Amino acid sequence: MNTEHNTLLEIFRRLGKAYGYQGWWPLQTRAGSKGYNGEGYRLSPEVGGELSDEELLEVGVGAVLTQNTTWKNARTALIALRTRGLLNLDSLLRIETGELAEVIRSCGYYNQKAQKLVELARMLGRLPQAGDHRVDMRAELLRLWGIGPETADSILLYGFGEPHFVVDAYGKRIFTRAGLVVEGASYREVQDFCHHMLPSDAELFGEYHALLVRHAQQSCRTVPDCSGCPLRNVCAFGRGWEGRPKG
DNA sequence: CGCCAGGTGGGAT
DNA sequence: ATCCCACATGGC
Repeated sequence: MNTEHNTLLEIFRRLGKAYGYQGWWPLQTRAGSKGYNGEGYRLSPEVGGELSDEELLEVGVGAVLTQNTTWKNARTALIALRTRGLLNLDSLLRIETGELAEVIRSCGYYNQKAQKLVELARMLGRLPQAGDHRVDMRAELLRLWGIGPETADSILLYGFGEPHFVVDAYGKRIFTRAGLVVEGASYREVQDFCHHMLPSDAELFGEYHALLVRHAQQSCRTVPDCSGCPLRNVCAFGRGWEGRPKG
């Protein structure tokens, strides 16, 4: 990593100061959790080591359900699955895909996502142990139909606790406006940049991604509201969009 | 009515 | 490689 004072760390500090601890990934099952998006949850090792197989599955299912959808809609579908006792490998592998689709209807793309959940469940079921690190888990995830780089990295980061920076539309938008990343940069380009500029720390990456989402929803929206933006002094957009660097 | 939301795969260029 | 599109509900 670049140990010099860097803007990426400065952005993390400012977002953290402005919004506070976000506490992803929210797990309904975690003791002390107030539920999805509650304040009580923290990733390991704070709350006790690796996630259980059940928790890992829940992270994976959540990551799929929230694809290009609000967490609110994904959460409704996740709760519907839990209520019906479907948040386990056996159930996901037994249920008819069409029936599964109906259960997760609220998160959109339900036909595709039902198939994606089955694919994920099959893969997890094939593993000797969920947390087996002998295999290249990222490659295994990317091999599945319906799991792309962001979903794979979300599962690796929030499920397995591995330091993979999760890049999404929000992160791209914020970093592009800040002038750190060129317009139209690929997933890999943005991720490589983050991996080079930040210490490789799963806790940091997890909280950073959550803060980016929060900031993008609150201030750095499609049409940005820069009033009171905590990044004003480090953002090219905030200093005047015309002055931003270009690729 | 329109646009957006914590993407991805498939097909065409 | 890169662009374009379908996939779909819920909120504003």
